[in-house]
Amino acid sequence: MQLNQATDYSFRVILHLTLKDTIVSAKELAEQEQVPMRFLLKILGSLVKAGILKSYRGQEGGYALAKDPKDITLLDVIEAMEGPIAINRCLTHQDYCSKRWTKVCPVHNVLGNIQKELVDDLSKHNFQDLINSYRSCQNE
Amino acid sequence: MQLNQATDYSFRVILHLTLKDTIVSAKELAEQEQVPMRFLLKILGSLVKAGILKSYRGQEGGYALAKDPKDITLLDVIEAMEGPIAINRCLTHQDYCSKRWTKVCPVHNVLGNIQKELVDDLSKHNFQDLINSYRSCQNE
DNA sequence: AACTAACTATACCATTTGAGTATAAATTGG
DNA sequence: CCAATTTATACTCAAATGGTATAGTTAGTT
Repeated sequence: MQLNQATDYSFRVILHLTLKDTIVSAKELAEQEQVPMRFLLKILGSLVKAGILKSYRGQEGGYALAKDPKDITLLDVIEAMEGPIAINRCLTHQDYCSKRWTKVCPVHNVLGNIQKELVDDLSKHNFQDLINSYRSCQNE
Repeated sequence: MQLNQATDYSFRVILHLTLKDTIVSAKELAEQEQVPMRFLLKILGSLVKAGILKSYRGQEGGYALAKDPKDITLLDVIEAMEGPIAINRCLTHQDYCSKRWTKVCPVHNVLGNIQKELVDDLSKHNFQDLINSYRSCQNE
């Protein structure tokens, strides 16, 4: 019931890129966000594949957001790093449901609703909003 | 971002005990809820230690709820099996927060709120309600 | 065209966690 | 005392997590 270390690192990276709003090298990201270089590269690869970041090769290359930060939600990042959210196996895999979805299971139903709310919450927050609240906080 | 198998088994066990409302042997629970016997015993031990179940030794022994099903919530069971919920490490362990909680981190704050809602949802559902909705469902 | 700073892909490894097993001991009712 | 049951501890095996290593490919600069 916990997000990966890699997912947490992803949050930091995307915040960093949102603030800078330019191409940033993996080296700078690794140093400033305190992520092991090699591990970071792997994470960046996943984010590129998911269409959240774009990579630029060669000298002066690096990474930048692939789209407007307003269109990147917490849910997007989590699913890019960990696949679809499923708070209980029974919600996605019949094999793990003792009732095989044949009879109504009260826990199954309630967990399904709770998960829906969680996913909803996560998709409501995009990185533009996060940065805005960050800035207004710093100005106080 | 997923509950343990053991937690899911716990749900089944508690539903079973709520429906029966008597002492039930580990053997019956294992067979009817399709949980490996030895593994079930370990789980039952945790639930007893957490004060959710009571155990009865000797012949005709077994397990029963330690309190009214109205006072057992989904959250209680999850925390008994997995410890306190923390959707991100940074929420509980400073070491995992790149900002060491010194500056305000926008992700930290939002995740904290989302977690609070999740915990709230989970604690709102108790097993009496679950059973009631189950029964009304079956009568249709 | 060569050089070099960057990204890319694949494979590898160590540690932790998850899921389940095994053994033996303690308890209770009859 | 016996048998059915719970309790405690320790073990095993596989998968996931977190991170490394190697060997490339790309593209701007000279």
